[in-house]
Amino acid sequence: MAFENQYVQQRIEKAEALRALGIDPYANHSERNTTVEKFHNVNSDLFKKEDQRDEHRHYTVAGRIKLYRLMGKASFVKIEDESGMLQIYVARDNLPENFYNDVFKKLIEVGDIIEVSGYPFVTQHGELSLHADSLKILTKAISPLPEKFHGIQDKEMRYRQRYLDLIMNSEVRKTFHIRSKVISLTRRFFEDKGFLEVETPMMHPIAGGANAKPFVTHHNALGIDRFLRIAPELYLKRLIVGGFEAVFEINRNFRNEGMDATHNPEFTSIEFYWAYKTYKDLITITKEYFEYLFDHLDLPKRLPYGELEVDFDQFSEIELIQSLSVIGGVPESIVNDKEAILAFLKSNNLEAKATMNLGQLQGELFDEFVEAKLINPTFITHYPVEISPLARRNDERPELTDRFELFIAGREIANAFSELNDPVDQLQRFEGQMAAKDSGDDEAHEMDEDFVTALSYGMAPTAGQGIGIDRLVMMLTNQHSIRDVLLFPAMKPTHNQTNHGEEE
RNA sequence: GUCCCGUUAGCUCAGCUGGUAGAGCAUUUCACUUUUAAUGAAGGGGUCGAUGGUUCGAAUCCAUCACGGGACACCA
Repeated sequence: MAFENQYVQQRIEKAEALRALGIDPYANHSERNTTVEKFHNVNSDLFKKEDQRDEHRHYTVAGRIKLYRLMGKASFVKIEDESGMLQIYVARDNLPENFYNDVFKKLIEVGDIIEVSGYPFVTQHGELSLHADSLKILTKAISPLPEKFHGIQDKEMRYRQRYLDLIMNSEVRKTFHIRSKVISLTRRFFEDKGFLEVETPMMHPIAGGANAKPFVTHHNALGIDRFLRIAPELYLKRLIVGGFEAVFEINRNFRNEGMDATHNPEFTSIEFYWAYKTYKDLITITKEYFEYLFDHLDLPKRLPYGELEVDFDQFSEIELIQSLSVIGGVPESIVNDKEAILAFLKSNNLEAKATMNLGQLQGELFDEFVEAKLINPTFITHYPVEISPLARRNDERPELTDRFELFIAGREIANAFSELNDPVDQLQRFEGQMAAKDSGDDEAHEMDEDFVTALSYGMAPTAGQGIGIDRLVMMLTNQHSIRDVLLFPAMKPTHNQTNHGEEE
């Protein structure tokens, strides 16, 4: 790290000049007594008064200088704090002797964080502003901000230096406020329903609960490898065995796979498990959850998503097999006929392996012909058992499972089902996965004998659900890349960053 | 993984079929006491992502690499 850039050098010299004048360019406290938002709210009455100023009111605000307009013996600057932007009028004759010429004009600039005291007034152009009678630098910024009008356009810089993105782009701040609220509301919703928030291990001896490649780390004291968790599912079910009847966990999962607009190596989900309930109860609570989010987020029920509009008042529900013909336009006569589906896929120039079973082929039809058409929130229910290894079979139709996925704007948002709690069946399914692993499927589920042992003591009939928080926030904020809802998305190291990983 | 696009001043971007670097903002100096991306004048600032190659000459053409973006395939 070096500060050899000419602009940085100039600013360092200004910080030194401030010190030479007895001014600390990095003050250790502030006298701020109001925020910009409160200032605007409290003083909005001035617009209605004849004399649009009140010298008897006095406020101290603080923030970063975003704009700076100097006009001889007076200036306008705009400062911004987290709550908003405020214009400050700074006139030479209202400040201490020489301060305006020697300090304000020469040593304070855009990017610096300042504190200003004064009274409120409305300018000739009708902008409520602060008339400064004292001004103090709180923090000298030695790197210049990006260009004031276009801001920061370079996505790479926005992600690598998110703080600059946040400084320059209030829409980005808004997105992350919504994300924070979503997580907070999610927690409160489930707590209010009587769920217990729990924390289960992030470092697993066996990476289970999903089919995905894990990150591996090493525990020196024990001399063993540990896996960053790919899902909390198996631990949360152990807690149901233990007698907790409603648990949830909001936390990160880690998957050692590709990165793109909808995948980050670490992502946030909520998983919740509810004893003595079925997937039908989960559909009900999911609808309530969305109602709750929209009520508390102050968002309209009809939200744009790119070219689309999603109506969160229009939840619907349809069985997967039915959706193939009703929504996907696949001939109803073929949806339960393996050979006919194969022929249909081929006639649509889609790849289909003859080794695929009926359930997999139905899943293929769904992915190709239905998924993208599910714009308003849609529960797709009764997935074939072949593509639902952890879900309970339907009592009447054992080829199907008591499962649903929720789709919004053509994307999967949640996956839920009545849980498999037959320990013998679970053991057999794990053994099936081991066979798949032996024949080359490196994402097949690991055997977890301890989990089977847990089930053997009896897990009450339970329904469980996972919701991808990142994707949910994408929907709610009309963002189309997961990087835009993650404060610090995963990025490759740049050349000048030392990578302590193993050499290729 | 594959394909396409991008990388030029602190930032946002021009730079044509190769002739040796441009603008706006920012910065420096000057003027200006109600501006709204303030305005007017003058100046400084660049290993043109990296490394090779072609050429008398490369920001420009070619190759390789790095990083980023987008699309496709798999996973949430």
